Amino acid sequence: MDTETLCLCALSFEPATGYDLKLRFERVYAHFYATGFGSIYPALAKLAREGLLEFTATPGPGPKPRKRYSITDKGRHAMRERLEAVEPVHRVHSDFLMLLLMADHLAPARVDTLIDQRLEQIEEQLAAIGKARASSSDAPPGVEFVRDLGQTMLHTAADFLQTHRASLISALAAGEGAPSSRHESISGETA
Amino acid sequence: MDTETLCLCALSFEPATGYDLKLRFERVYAHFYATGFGSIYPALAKLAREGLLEFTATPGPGPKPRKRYSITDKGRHAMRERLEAVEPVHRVHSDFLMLLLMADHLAPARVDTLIDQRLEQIEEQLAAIGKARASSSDAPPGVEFVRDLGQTMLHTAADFLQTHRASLISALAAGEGAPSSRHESISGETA
DNA sequence: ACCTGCATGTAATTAGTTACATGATTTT
DNA sequence: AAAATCATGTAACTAATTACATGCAGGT
Repeated sequence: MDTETLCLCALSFEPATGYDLKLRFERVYAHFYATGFGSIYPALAKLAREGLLEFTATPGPGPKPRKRYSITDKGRHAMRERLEAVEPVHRVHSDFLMLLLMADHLAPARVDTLIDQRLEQIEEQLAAIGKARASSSDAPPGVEFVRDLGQTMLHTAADFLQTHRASLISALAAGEGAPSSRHESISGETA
Repeated sequence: MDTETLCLCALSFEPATGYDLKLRFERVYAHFYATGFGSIYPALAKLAREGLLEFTATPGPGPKPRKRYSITDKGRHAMRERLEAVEPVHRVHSDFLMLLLMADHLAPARVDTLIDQRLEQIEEQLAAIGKARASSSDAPPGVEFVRDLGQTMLHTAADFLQTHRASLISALAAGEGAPSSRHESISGETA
């Protein structure tokens, strides 16, 4: 799904500035989508040019005016048309898991840190979902469904990591310097 | 993580052709990574030029020779160096979940199909993990960890979808034509 | 005084995806 | 006889990421 359609979707809930949208993406939708300023601003400008969005400009901080975008009827229609054509791809792109897959080649201490960091991210995303639920208690069924699914998935991941991390680390320690190509630090303290 | 590092990682397990690698990516690693021919072939060629990979060419089908790549010692070293610098980003990029989020604006029948399709994909990925486990029963701890985590996550997702799909569909049906901007087909049979 | 949050946008870089071109062997 | 699998590679296109440029208000 391109950033344009994403912006239409996000704005179909309520009006927002480009900045707001980015926060929403990284806070509320973070567990299944990510997008940055560099994609959002051009998308909003183009959608406004085409009449799918309208905005009210107020003097903002900095030299450029602050623009609050809202979706138009034309925009809502276009959004539905676009959504009809979207294929439901779902892909996970995880350097975290790739690193764990290669855990043999990493220092066990790093593996430990990696898991800690991931657990922190999961906690943040769970907190964001909790906050979102609290602030809009009667959300549309789709939104509630995705929130609940996200919460379940994040919980499961955290559980798994906490339950199995110890056995991973000890298996790694047991295998040190053993068969095939186990981890040997680049600075070579294996001797 | 760029395609080059990814190829080094995959080849650290066993030698393969570019074609093999693509299959491995879309079958074994599909639940957390994806990559196509257009990225793999140039990456392999560059890595071979730099001496991180070596290959044996045999006459293959088609005009170009078949090349079986294996990682060199230099390549293993480079891989570890690169892995040390990799940040453990983990992001889900899901048009599927975005579509469910917007379920209000979709025909309930489509939502149903969407869930069916996703369940099928999950089954395929679970089957791939099962197969991979069967073929290499004594895999390194990292590989087993990631396989188990993947299996757990996929199972949880499938469970959730099966358990909650009915209530989503009925909530959607109940809301038809009701408050705010619920789904109205583009061809407008709402009248 | 300095840092964080709010707020917008452009330009350059980087990387991924898709389409194209070729063709033998095996399965349906 | 057609389709799928095996197998490699290039070129064009599309899109995301990152860096840059600007600057006020409020908190520490």
